[in-house]
Amino acid sequence: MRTIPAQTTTLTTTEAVALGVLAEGERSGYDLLKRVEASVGHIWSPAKSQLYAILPRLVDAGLARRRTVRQETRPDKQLYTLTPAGKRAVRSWLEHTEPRSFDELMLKVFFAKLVPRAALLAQLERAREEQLAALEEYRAIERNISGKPASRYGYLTLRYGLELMPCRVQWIERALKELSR
Amino acid sequence: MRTIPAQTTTLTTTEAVALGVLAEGERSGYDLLKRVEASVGHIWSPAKSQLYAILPRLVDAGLARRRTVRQETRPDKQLYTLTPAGKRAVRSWLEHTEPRSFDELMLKVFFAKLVPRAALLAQLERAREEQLAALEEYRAIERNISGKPASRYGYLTLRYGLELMPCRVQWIERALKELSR
DNA sequence: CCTGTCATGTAAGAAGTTACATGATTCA
DNA sequence: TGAATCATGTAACTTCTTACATGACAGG
Repeated sequence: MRTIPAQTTTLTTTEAVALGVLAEGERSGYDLLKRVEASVGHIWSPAKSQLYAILPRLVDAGLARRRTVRQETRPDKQLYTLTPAGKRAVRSWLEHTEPRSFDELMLKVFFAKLVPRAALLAQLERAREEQLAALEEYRAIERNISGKPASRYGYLTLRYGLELMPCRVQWIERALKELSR
Repeated sequence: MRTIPAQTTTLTTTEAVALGVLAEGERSGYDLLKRVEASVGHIWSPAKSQLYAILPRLVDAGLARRRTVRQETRPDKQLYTLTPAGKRAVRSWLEHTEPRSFDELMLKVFFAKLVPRAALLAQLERAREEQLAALEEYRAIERNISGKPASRYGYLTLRYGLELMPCRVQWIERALKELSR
């Protein structure tokens, strides 16, 4: 069983998302999941059982507080709120960990109102560089195989990369422009 | 420890990729990993330890055969080849399991030479429908929030979806056209 | 009457990551 | 002298998925 370190605050993506949603206000595990599915669900959606496993852990780590609401016809509700330490932890995740995928960057954008705008801009700029670097890499591969009787299917997947990277860069640049205003 | 069922053949993505690469010819775990990283590495790359864990499992399931090559200055080489059952297993994965993400679809494209072209076309067409459905969903969300003082950052992530889906659809349609010729 | 919503979780196991361990050879 | 390549793996741990378990109430 994982114990979240109190000071070091290395959050997993799922923990960060849970805290990010809790930053909006008090929620039960049930509501939290609904909310996640309706917002960042296409990017990140943990299994129900995992959310229920994570929430008590957040409490143990001092990142969230729990309050029980008695109910008669249903199981008691466990309502969770963010503590100041919890807020610091999400912020630190948003600002200081580099996203491991583009989807994770999207999560950071989604929860960006929790951090100074400059922090988001920095994340976006770094991501932009990464996409451009990948594009360069793909172009180098393309140059390498052009002429040779390369695999047709391999080329198709490569082409997706060659189209996806500019699409991402464009999106990032527009976001940067709008956010800088 | 997982045991791969012999007949049911439910492969994980990592197993499928390993078998897909082995279909190109005999390889050691070491070479396999290099090959994966140099080809589908941006889409899928298992940890070294995981590959080494999977390979004996494939042998146990009768999907691969192992041959040991003695070496003096280095650890002995374990060379793996695909068995007919292994080939059937990858094919079945390519044809009959629905991809859980777009990246997984890309893997199926990459290894598509192992199956009849019609199988790939079917996968691509299904994926096209899915991207269009997601696009419709995103547009509905957009209509819903337009006018309202929605979250700025939420809108940014939504917009990425609104741009990504057409990019994917375009790629799919071009691939379909080229492969139908 | 049956499906869906509300509301919580447990149990079992698979899948995956990170770090550790070894050790010769080659090339800059 | 130090890093990279070749070549295998184990150990410890975390994460995640799937299935199970319960049970009232509302709406078509």
